[in-house]
Amino acid sequence: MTQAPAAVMNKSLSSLKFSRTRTTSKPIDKLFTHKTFQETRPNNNQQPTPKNPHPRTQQQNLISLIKSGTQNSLLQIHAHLIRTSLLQNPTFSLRFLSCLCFSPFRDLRYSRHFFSQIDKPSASHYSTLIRAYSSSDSPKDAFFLYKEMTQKGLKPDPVSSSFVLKSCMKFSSLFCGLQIHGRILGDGFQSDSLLLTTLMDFYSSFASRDEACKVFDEISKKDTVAWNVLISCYLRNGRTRDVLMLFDSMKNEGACKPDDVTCLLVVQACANLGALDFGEKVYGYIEECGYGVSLNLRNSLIAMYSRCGCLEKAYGVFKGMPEKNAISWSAMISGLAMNGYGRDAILAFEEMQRMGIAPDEQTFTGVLSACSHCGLVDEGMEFLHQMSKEFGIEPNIHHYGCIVDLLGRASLLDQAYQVIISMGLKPDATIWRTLLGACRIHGHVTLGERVIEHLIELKAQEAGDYVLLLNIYSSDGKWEKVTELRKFMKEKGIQTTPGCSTIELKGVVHNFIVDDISHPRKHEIYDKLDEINKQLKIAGYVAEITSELHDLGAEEKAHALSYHSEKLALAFGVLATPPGTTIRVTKNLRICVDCHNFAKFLSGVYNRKVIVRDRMRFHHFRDGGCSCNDYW
DNA sequence: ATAGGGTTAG
Repeated sequence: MTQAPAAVMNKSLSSLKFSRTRTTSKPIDKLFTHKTFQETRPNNNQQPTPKNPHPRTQQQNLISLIKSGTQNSLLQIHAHLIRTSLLQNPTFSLRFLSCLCFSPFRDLRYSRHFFSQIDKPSASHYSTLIRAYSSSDSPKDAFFLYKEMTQKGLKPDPVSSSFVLKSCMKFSSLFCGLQIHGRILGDGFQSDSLLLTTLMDFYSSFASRDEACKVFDEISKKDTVAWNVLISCYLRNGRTRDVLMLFDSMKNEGACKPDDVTCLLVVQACANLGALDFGEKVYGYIEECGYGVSLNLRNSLIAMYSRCGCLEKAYGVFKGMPEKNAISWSAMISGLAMNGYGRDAILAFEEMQRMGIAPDEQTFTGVLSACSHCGLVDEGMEFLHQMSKEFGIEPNIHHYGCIVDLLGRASLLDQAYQVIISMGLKPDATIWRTLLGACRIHGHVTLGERVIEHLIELKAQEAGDYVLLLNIYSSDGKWEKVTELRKFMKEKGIQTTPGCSTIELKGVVHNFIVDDISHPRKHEIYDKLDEINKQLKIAGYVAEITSELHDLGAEEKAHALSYHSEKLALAFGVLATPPGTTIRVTKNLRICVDCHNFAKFLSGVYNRKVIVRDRMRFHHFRDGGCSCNDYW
């Protein structure tokens, strides 16, 4: 937007003279007869002027003038409308209003000012202004206008209702949206499928999945977009598995053919689940339908493969793209980072710059996480400075989170604490938790306790945080503290999440918890695990007993560790898959050091690629080694 | 007399 007309309008409107316009001094009434009028025309004497334009022609000319209106000519027209009382003509005022609201130089304050001069604004006037406000930075005003018009007894059209709903999502007021839902029913729009689709999206953005589903059921003609909104609702609200089911039912029941957006959502669901097989199936469908040209879709495929630990395939998609944007590069960089290829991630970042693609916030999140996963402290700090100095991107909480992780892993705990204190942003629970994780790694009791205090202050302490503190105490041998904390947790009823490992075989997901005896092949699995343990010990594996949180003797500790869910899943993998195939295990929490070592030895002794995806990232094991700096 | 609507990537 250039010069805001509002600035002009703040002066008394009546003081506005046509002569204010620099470029023309012709009387406005004459100018209106020129269809091709442009205020910048230096001299329009050559233009033939009709002698006595018919009033009707004059009005038509005025309309086309408004249509092609520029900032200055609109000011003139406004003054003209006031003088001739045309402003109270519903047609003209509406034309003029929508021109003010949607022209490239729109100014909402000016529009509002103009609106206030209309004696009896119609529903259309309101709709126009509502629409303008809904995409502005004061969406709340859209809602107020909506209320105002309904109070005046004007009936909003379905389109404005839909815009107001969007506004409510913007300023996140469930309450306001509910009122609109009521109005929609009262206005008899309950069968407008586009409006209902917006309503679904509204409920979905407030995590009201049930309500969204109810609205979906009420849509008589459900088209693909309605399905997509439903799927996006399930995805947003964490019902990821159901997304896959919905995709299948769309495809099989044939009611609605999944389009590129559907595929995009489902690919994201697969990425969240780590459901590689399903993801590949969707990829096949994408190719079959020719959606593969979509940039969005390919970008999400890169992320999906990365998050399933298939870096080669992620790279394959990336390489095959004729056009790559910042998102493609960021996805690839993050993919490399989360799979332990930090150096390559940085190389990719450099290559991206050579290609002239400007990095953005999320690119730097990927780059910094690459540094933290590979322990590149100096590089990471350098990138942090570079991003604001050279790229003008101010670090956000995620960037600082990576830095805290980076310093914390490198045992620079006090420095990490200082970063949080002095970063100039309000620390969130996640960043404290990151530091707590670092305290756990380095057994830093006093700082760990301080961090818990911060979390409690934020009222954000979770069971996992206390478990980390338990870890910190036990690794330091502070058993009386461990007992005390356990008692405290019991009193407060703090439930810890049980560790769970899953392995997917032929599309079936097998779950394991510690000491699990629920699997139908439990005997074979335990036998196999004992055999593996023997073999690994020969190769030099020693149980890392600091991973055990109970005050036990060394031998008992080793025993307590030996049936962790990861190990059961790995043993089942060795048992149930042909030699040489890759074993993929997903763990809901962080893998412990001992299981990490176990997987590493297993990859060498049994000649298997092992990929463990835990809450933090991927651990790739191969030939008795790990692609990343070992545990961290 | 008249503009105008819903889903989507790192």
